[in-house]
Amino acid sequence: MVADPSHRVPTRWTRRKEARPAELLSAALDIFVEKGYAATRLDDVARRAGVSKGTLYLYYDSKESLFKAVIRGGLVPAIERGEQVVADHSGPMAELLEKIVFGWWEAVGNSRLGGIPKLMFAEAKNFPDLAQFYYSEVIGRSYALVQRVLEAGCRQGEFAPIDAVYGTRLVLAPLVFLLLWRHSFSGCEPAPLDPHRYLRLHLSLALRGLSADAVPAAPSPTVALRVSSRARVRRRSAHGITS
Amino acid sequence: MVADPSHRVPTRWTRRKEARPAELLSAALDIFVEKGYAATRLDDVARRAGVSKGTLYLYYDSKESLFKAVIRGGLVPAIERGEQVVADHSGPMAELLEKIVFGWWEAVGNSRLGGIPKLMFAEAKNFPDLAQFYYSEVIGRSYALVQRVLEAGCRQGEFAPIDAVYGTRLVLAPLVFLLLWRHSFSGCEPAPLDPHRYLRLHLSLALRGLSADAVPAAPSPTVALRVSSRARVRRRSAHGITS
DNA sequence: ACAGTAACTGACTGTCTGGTTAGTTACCCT
DNA sequence: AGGGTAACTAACCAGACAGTCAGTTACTGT
Repeated sequence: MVADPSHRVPTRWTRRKEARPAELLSAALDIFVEKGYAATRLDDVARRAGVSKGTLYLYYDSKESLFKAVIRGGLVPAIERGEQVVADHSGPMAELLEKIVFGWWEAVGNSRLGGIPKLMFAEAKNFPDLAQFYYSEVIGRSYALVQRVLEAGCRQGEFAPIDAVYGTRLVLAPLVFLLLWRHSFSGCEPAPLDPHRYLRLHLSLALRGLSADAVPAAPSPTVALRVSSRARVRRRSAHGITS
Repeated sequence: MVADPSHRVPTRWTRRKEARPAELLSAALDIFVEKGYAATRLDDVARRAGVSKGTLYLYYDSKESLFKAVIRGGLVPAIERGEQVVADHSGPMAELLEKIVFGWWEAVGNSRLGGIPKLMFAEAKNFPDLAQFYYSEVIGRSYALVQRVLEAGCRQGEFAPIDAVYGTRLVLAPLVFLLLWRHSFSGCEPAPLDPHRYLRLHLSLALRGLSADAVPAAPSPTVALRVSSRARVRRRSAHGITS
């Protein structure tokens, strides 16, 4: 009920050697994100892709190789685009940092891929091979990317001297947290977290913390907000996902 | 081989109605933290406690009720102690914040309990009842606790005016992240993360971001470090952690 | 000393799922 | 048009695990 053999109705199934891998990856991403790695049943993945489990095994050796293919086809390219952004940038590092954060949000955080990090944190200890793979393919590269930005900022006097390794983790921790939150407890809280507001406040606090020179007292959002009401943000903002 | 029936060797087992619940909880905490909720086998919990699975069911109705008992007996009391610390405090809010962070680290982060949050993030979506329970018993109370501190700081002019709800999340995100990291990828990275160093940097950056008045340029570690090994950590005034 | 009882055991059930494979069927090629 | 083959299916293992319960055994009270 997903596959579309383009008007080839009367037959029981259709040969589609080319299209299957991508369809399987897409289905796998959905189910992995929804259920987690261990709890994902390959039967469900196959069914969502409109094939039988046997077919899945025609294209991927095992659950693990299927999962790795999902990472390679989804997160890794996103990181490569991020690396390109850093390479192409000229101007203040604070600006680059904003570009990275919001770009990440559009490409990863707010997409289906955003569920992967939670999954990895959840299962890393039970599947050390996957953890190692993910660490070298995704985490390591992401950290290196941001770390270079911080170091450049320090070097050219824009940021105060700081431990770049730990600083990188502290800059990224709230991003990771946002992802984890949205894929775990977001349904439990009465007023949903507004990601843009959260990210803006994080950037303004962090840049104030990092900056070399003293800055105006109040943490100033980078963009003018229409709402200043402090606690209990009531504004429901019925926008679900896309901004 | 764990239970110690105190010199009652010759017999196959001993009645110990009083001691069992606590022993089971302790064993359950170990296994839950090690494997996660879904992957925990009650047989393993029972074996670690030195009893059979049937005995476990004598004391706890189900896997879920066992887990809830672990939370109630471990995290909830820790939060209550935190609430006491806040109630008893007098002095600057920055100081109270430090007290909370490092106290949390000793009581939760660096103890066996530190594995629970990762587990909850991991399984929240698959076990909505547990998530709701955890949200109201643990997360909600923790947030409220820190939020009150931020609000007090703002009210008395120590902190710049800020959205306390989002600020609370941003202050706590790196703590949660630290916990998740240590229970997931910590084994993957070559140089292990030093928690104290990490927490100190977080506090100094965050307090600089929050403070009402401009502060000296470099983020200053609260305590003198013996090593500045990494990139040029600028360190100035070494004022003590607690007053 | 011994009967009553409550703590405890361990084998059993039903269900679930990763992975396998024998068999079926759509498509291609001549 | 019909044989060959590769894509696909479906039924099938084997192992695992939450929860149950009939039976066993340590302790207690008299």
